[in-house]
Amino acid sequence: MTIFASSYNLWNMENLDIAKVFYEIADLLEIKGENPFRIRSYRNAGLVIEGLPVNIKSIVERNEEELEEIPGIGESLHEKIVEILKTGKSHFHQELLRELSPSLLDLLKVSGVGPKKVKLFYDELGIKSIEELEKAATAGKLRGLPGMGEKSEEKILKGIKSFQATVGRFGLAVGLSYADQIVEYLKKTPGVIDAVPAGSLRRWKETIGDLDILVTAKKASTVMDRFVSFPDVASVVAKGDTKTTVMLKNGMQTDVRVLDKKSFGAALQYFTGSKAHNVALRDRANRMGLKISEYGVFREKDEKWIAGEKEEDVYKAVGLPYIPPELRENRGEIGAAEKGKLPKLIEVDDIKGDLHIHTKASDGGNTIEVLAEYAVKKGYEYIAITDHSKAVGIAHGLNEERLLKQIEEIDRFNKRLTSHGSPFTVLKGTEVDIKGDGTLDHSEEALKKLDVVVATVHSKFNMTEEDMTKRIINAIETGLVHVIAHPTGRLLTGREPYPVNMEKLLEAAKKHNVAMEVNAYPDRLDLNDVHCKMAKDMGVMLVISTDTHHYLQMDYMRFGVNNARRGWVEKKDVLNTRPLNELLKMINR
DNA sequence: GCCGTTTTCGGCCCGACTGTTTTCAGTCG
Repeated sequence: MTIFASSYNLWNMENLDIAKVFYEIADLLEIKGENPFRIRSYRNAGLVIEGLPVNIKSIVERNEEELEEIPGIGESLHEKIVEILKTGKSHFHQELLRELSPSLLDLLKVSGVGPKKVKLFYDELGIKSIEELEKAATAGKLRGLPGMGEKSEEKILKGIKSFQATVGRFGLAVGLSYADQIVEYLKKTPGVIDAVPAGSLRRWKETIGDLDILVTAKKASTVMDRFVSFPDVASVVAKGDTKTTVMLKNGMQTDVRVLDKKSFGAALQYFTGSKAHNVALRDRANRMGLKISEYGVFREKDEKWIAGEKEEDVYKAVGLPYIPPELRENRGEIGAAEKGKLPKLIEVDDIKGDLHIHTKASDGGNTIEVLAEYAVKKGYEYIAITDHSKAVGIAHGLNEERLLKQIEEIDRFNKRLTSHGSPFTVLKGTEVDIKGDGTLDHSEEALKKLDVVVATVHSKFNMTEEDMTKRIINAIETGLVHVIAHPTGRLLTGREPYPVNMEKLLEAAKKHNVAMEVNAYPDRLDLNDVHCKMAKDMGVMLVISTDTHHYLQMDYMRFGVNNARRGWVEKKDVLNTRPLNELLKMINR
């Protein structure tokens, strides 16, 4: 899970730091084979603290006894929280790390490797790191161990490969969090005129490699001096007056560049990228007798500076309208701009409601009332309650009896809203599980009582592409489904998407008037940008939903919207930009 | 380690899948 600051400030660093320590304690205890319930307590406390809508530090400052009013926090965790806030670390955590090894925690990130295997490999072969594990697996040394065979070895090697593919890049939400904090921090430096993040972050790419922050200021050295003393800086890689590079404590490289006001737009354009987009743009400039650099647009024959103060000016100089950062991937945006055919991209404010929300009834954290209240505050007209169905046991999915009860509860709630003169509506829905054969986990009778049926795959991820495609199309063809949620099942921090033929899926969706979800959860962003464009081009309607499990996660909407923007999506392509009446008309075929 | 009482200990959501076994342990949601 993830983070950010200022306007995206759902979490705050103290809560996250503490949650991380508790998660690591849980992992380490698990490797040691401790009492599973004790382990669960730590993990649960981590989740609770991470999702806490208030800064835990402010609770402690007010009255630390209040900590034990938080569900899942008792005497022992109370003390550990206070200790971490006071000293920055937990003694118990440090002890465990000394006893085992911090790098053992990395091993758990390899898919197919859990605490028992970590312990086995450590005890039997002394394996402490992913590199050592890879070596041993390649050399065939794992297969002799109890419970391990050739296939397990292959699986682990595959897991290592996919782990390595994600290493070195960070989730967008983590990047945003740091970027926002650093920007706020730099803006407080005397003489700073402006500070903005550029790079893949500004393009809302789903993962980012490093942070680029551009600053205009009266005096560069003051900015750089302050930057290197940012609390999260681990080491300074290079420090000069125009560019300074540091490594943050979490391993994220961050560059700050100080620029003249005159070239700020050109620099912003240059450092926002993508590289492919910039190459195409400069090529175009060349053909017009111009040259674009981070310092501006110049006439080739006499090197005369003609533009660069604003980003718009750079595009204008090469005869183009402004191209939004999300489109700058050289996927046809320059051609479209030239023809005046750039899409009018969807905005966060276009969203009228959220169609994928969990309550306490399954694995969410809040009641319908709390969720509705927050949705009203966000200016929404409606939300759909979509708890899991019974097949998803771990999430305490609803059987039909409980679903019918929830339907009644929502009816009563809506009546109350109406009697208070509220125009807001809670829609009755479900996130019904698509079983292995493509049948749905609720009966037709029950599903027909609902306003919105969202259907999802949660199990058997390793089917062949053909079977998985057929499975989901079967669900679509029931005629009972309105939305397919997170259609590829990927998790950006670790799970590959399951194989599915997206084109066939979209064809079926189009044929049966089923919408595809753009899941806004920063770890999912599923459909991804390319699939969004595919859906749009094929005339398949989209829904942008947050998959909220805690009411504040409704603010994830901006991640979903920006991800869709990367797929050229416009307001008209998205169902939940419609007012309620229109929405219901469109899905009740 | 937390929680809730039927107050100070016993219970704490579990089912599917995989690869290894030959009846099950480990992993994953």
